[in-house]
Amino acid sequence: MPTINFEKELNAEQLKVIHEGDGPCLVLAGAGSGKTRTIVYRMAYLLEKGIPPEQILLLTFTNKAAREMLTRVEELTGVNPRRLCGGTFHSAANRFLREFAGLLCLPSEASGVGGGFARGFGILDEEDAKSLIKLAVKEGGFDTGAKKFPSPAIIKSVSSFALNSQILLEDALEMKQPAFYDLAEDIKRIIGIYERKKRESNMMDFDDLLFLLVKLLRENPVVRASLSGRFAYILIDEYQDTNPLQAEMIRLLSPKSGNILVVGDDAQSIYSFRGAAIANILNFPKVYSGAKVFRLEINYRSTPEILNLANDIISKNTAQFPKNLKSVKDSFVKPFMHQAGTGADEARFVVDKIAALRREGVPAKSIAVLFRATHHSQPVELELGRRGIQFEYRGGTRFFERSHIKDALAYLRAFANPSDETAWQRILLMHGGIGPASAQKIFIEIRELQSFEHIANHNFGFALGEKIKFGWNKLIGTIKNLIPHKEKNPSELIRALANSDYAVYLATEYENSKDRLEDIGQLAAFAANYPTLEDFLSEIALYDGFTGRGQTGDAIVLSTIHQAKGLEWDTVFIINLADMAFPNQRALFEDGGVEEERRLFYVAATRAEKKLFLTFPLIGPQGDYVQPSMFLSELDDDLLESAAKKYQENSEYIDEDVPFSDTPPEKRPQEKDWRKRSFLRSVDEL
DNA sequence: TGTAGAATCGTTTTT
DNA sequence: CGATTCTACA
Repeated sequence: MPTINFEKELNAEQLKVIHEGDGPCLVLAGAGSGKTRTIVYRMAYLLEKGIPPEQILLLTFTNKAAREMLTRVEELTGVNPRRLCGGTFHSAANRFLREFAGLLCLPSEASGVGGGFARGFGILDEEDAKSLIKLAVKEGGFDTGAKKFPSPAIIKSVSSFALNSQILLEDALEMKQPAFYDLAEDIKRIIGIYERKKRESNMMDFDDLLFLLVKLLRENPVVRASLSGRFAYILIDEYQDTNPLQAEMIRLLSPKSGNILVVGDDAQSIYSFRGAAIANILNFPKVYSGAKVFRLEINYRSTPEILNLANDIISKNTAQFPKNLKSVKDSFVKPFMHQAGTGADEARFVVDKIAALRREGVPAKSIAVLFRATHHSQPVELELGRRGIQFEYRGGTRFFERSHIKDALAYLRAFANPSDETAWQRILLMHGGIGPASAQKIFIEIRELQSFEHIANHNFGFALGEKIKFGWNKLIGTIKNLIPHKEKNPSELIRALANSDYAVYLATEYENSKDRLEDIGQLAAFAANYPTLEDFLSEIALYDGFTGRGQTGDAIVLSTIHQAKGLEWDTVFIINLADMAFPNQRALFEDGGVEEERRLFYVAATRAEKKLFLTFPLIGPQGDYVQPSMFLSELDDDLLESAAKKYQENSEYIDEDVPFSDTPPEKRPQEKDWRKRSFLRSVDEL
């Protein structure tokens, strides 16, 4: 094992955490203060001291972050990262439940399905969960048409919020959806049906992973002793974004030794919509008595100019730990603010600057464009595409959530578990002639059969109409093609599907079917790493790192601010800093909403190392005039540079950018036009 | 009654 | 684009 020179690699603040990090510890780490580095070196330190890797648990916000950290630990110590336990709360819970889910004691209901979950349970993603709730609403026979009735999406998000925040559904409704407060009883009944359906299908959703583990830890002392005895040290990253349910999970898992070290920055808490509670980090010293508090306040990332602006942004918030971030970098330039005409003008400014930076030799991958909501990137995407500049988009539909990938996975899921209702629903509906009503009838019969050979030869207890029969026979044809491959590697099953009627279906359904088929090829290649269907399916439900095509490694990054958390770039553009867009209009109605939006702005600004651009349009997408973001007007003007200021200071200065478009707002191309253009562009690309 | 196809709508952030 | 709603047809 190589010896590490901790004194040389770390500063005094960080070193203190490394040496004194036993027992409960709270590390308040400002943006860019080497938080990841500290965790990595702390783990290396523990391993050097002789702690077996199996006894260290690392919990992070994304699986990608965990992998990166474990890789760095490996580079430092030579310890195989597979021996360390690391991942998100959800993936850790998943791992533990694979061992113990059978011991759950769940109430047995009318259906007679009681007890626990079988070990090979599947995982529903958000969309699956919503469609299952949709079926539950139907089954419950609610009067959804007469008056306003909550959509499956609303039912899911409210109940999820209640569970993650550990509050009553009624309270969650009052906070999030007061219009449906009166329907609390109906919603509870729907959730009840949904719970039953999940158990009948042996499926868990994301929330179940956390909640059922917590339930098991609370109720079963043997399981709790086994799991909490397993780890001598627990380290948690991004603690400011944990929610009460996760906090409870940690409390129940925490080892007797009390060695639990959490790292976070209350100024970067941006997930309250998911139940994240700053109270977790604020109350840590109370929950874990004798907790030591450390502070990391030296910022290694940004220039003083950027940091001054960031500090000014966050100083407008009241609910926070006082902090004093110091920059150690040399002075450079002030952040630049740019006012544009339309979104297209704004995009042109951004792309002009990007092109100039590229000419100066700045690598593409050290430039990022950040925005509040996914669709805000449209104009910049268009402009980059027009100029032939490569970019990598973060935050669109995830690979595993693309509809054709989900189609393929539905077949795999049905093979892995013939009573998987959402999977069958999906498979049945993509066959012409079969609609929601017949799909349900068919599913009720075939769910009992449990074997694909039986399903393929099944005679229905009711008459199939001509059209339905046609669709069903097609489906049977596909399944028969797949049966010979089902015992093999999941990759083969996917390839077989790509060579079946499904390819014909894709071709008739989508213009870009070739590309979608290629995606399925990618999926097959990816699946080759997994020996069994079950391994493969459970892993990908929680996997976040795989985006399929378009990973060039050297491209401009377009990303939502949420997805940019923890990352850094030489140059950062924060676009669309306009009223109603950022801060997001809807966030303003929530308690503490403005402060959370401001933290989001803070996170965005602190991603930049050397150059930071803040841009906004004056003309909205409908051709209406929009105000700049309140976050811009509240800033100390001295901290910013702008074209207008440069002009004032130096009359020689010529602004090469056109701040206003010369087309009057009324004559602007209508929204529909640019939608079409964006569609054409994406077809061109393929 | 159930389905297909057309028209219309909208979009915060995510494990 | 995707999700949802409306409309015409079997």
